[in-house]
Amino acid sequence: MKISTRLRYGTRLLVKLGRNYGKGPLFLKDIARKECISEKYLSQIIIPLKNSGMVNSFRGAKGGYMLSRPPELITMKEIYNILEGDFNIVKCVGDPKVCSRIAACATHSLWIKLGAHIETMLSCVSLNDLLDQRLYETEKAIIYNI
Amino acid sequence: MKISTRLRYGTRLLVKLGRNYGKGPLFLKDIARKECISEKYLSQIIIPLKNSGMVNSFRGAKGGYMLSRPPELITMKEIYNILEGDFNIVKCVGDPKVCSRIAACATHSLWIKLGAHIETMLSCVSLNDLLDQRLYETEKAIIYNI
DNA sequence: ATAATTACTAGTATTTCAATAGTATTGCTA
DNA sequence: TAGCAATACTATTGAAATACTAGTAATTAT
Repeated sequence: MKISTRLRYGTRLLVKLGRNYGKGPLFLKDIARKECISEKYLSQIIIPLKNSGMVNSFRGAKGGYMLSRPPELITMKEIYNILEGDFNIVKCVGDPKVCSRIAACATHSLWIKLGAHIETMLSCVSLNDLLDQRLYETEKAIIYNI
Repeated sequence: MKISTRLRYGTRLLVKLGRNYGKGPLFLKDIARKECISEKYLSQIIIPLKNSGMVNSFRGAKGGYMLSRPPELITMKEIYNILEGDFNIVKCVGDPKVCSRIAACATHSLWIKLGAHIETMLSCVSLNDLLDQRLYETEKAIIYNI
């Protein structure tokens, strides 16, 4: 289980926008240069972020991108949903047709639970938690039933 | 984030062995047929399980495979470690050399924590929990600090 | 001996991911 | 209004990982 560069790059991009929140839009070119990420690649990654409404864009000269709302109102779960999709870590969870053995499958519910687990964890982390880099020091407690 | 067929098939294989624990070895051929998985592919997957000591093998006619210890002493974390590797969901966690920006990276600690999270969850699930398919009904509570 | 099983090595096919390339569109500014 | 600088869109390529197949060797009960 690895997370994609798409999500990693996208998150770093949003951190940049988050740190500039309230100060106007940033050029993708500048973000790409500072983060050492291909601008072309970033320009693909930001499209779904824009389409979801999380990011506003301005075209033309003096254009750029900015968050549409404060970073404390953006969760990692949302970002994950936009860039990685749902939390079905196996295909048969989202689409029962791919497997005819689900009812008899002893492992099926485990994968459902693990996906839900990841989802819960990420929904407790906001973009703001990343900005101030105090994630290590926070003491949010989460209780799960597995 | 998806889990590999390797882990999925391997887990189903171990469930079969777990249900037969104490009753002698099973042939891979039979498991493959009942689970509708390529025997050749399964024979590759079982090698690391055997090498780790989790599974005992018997060669020749009337050979087969069996668990080396009761299924309640085998955790999903262990199985994951054998079939998927460690819980570094990004490369830079396991190998800091791949990225020179770790100190400045706002997202790095998030990925570390998410990996640790998955690890904790899976270490609370035993193979036995899968066998009796009562996973949904269990009420184990886990407390995390994120 | 023979048949049935695991053990090992190599190779291929498919899919996914990451990145590149090029063009079109938009809008500020001089 | 010309020109430049930015985003928007579409297509394609390259590389790597994953999933699977093939064939042969070694082992052991009967």
